[in-house]
Amino acid sequence: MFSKACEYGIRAAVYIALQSLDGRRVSVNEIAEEIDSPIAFTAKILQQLSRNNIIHSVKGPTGGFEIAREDMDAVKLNMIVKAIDGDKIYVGCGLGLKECNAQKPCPLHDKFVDIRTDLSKMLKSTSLFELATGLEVGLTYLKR
Amino acid sequence: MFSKACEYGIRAAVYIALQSLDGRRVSVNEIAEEIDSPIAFTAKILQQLSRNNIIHSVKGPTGGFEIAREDMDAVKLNMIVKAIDGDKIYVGCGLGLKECNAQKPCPLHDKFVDIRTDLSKMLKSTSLFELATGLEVGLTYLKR
DNA sequence: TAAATAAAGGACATTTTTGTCCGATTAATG
DNA sequence: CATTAATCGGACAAAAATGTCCTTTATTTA
Ligand code: FES
Ligand code: FES
Repeated sequence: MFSKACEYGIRAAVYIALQSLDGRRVSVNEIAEEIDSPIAFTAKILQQLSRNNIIHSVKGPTGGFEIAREDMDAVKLNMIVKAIDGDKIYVGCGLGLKECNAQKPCPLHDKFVDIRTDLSKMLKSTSLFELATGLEVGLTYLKR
Repeated sequence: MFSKACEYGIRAAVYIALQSLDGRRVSVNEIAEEIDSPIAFTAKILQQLSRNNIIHSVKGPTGGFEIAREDMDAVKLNMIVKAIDGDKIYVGCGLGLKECNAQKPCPLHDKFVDIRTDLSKMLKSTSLFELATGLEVGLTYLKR
């Protein structure tokens, strides 16, 4: 569904949001540890998110990553997915034709579009804050 | 969503079904031409489908691939997807945890499972025959 | 101002996916 | 029985995704 990079990106963003709720800035090392991801690869992904203004980074001692409280509401999953995986899951054809096109649809088009629309709506309506709170209460997990 | 191999596999299977409705057996070369896919790679995928009894192959002159009329109804997309991509789309966690587990769910679990269930239902209920008929009538396309 | 800390970024390495090539096998036909 | 047409199967090649390492840059603090 999502690339590994995107999965790490979402997990990382949720963890940063959770810690930012406590006013804590976190380092790549801590993030990678807490979401069980490869450190250097995770660093690359965080750079992408930072460049896309999804998370905020601070260099130097006491630096790290954080997300402002308002941004946790404003940042929806679709923004993270788009920043990392691009829009292929939104415009791609389920059977691999150049692009999805209702004028010349593939045999699976109608059924595929239904699913994709649901997915898209879900991603557009799910905020980082929402995901972080489940974690905070101990209902959900970022690693096992 | 699906791998390239799986996309080619579905397109190929639908094309074979369409031609089998006319009693025509088709070669790898014809299939690759008609679905716009790499020939040798497509051959590999057809072997997989053949080994999984999803399509039938005949060697030698006048040979090729075909699907019996009854099988077009019996073969659902989920069988093709499972034969090529395995069951990762059915049991995988949306955020990349080892496996999806409602006991220790990731933050996206509930919402992800909804989508995945819809996708799974759709694949389980869509037959090759159904997809081939849309093509036959000229409503849908396997290449552009 | 020097040392230490943390992200940024580029080059490189590994693994997986996608794709190619070619000889072996099977079967139809003259 | 020889030829030919087709899939089968293994080895290989290329490309993309994933992952690592190391140097540079910015910033804090002693
Ligand atoms: S054309 Fe294939 S999904 Fe729309
Ligand atoms: S645990 Fe992540 S989707 Fe179920």
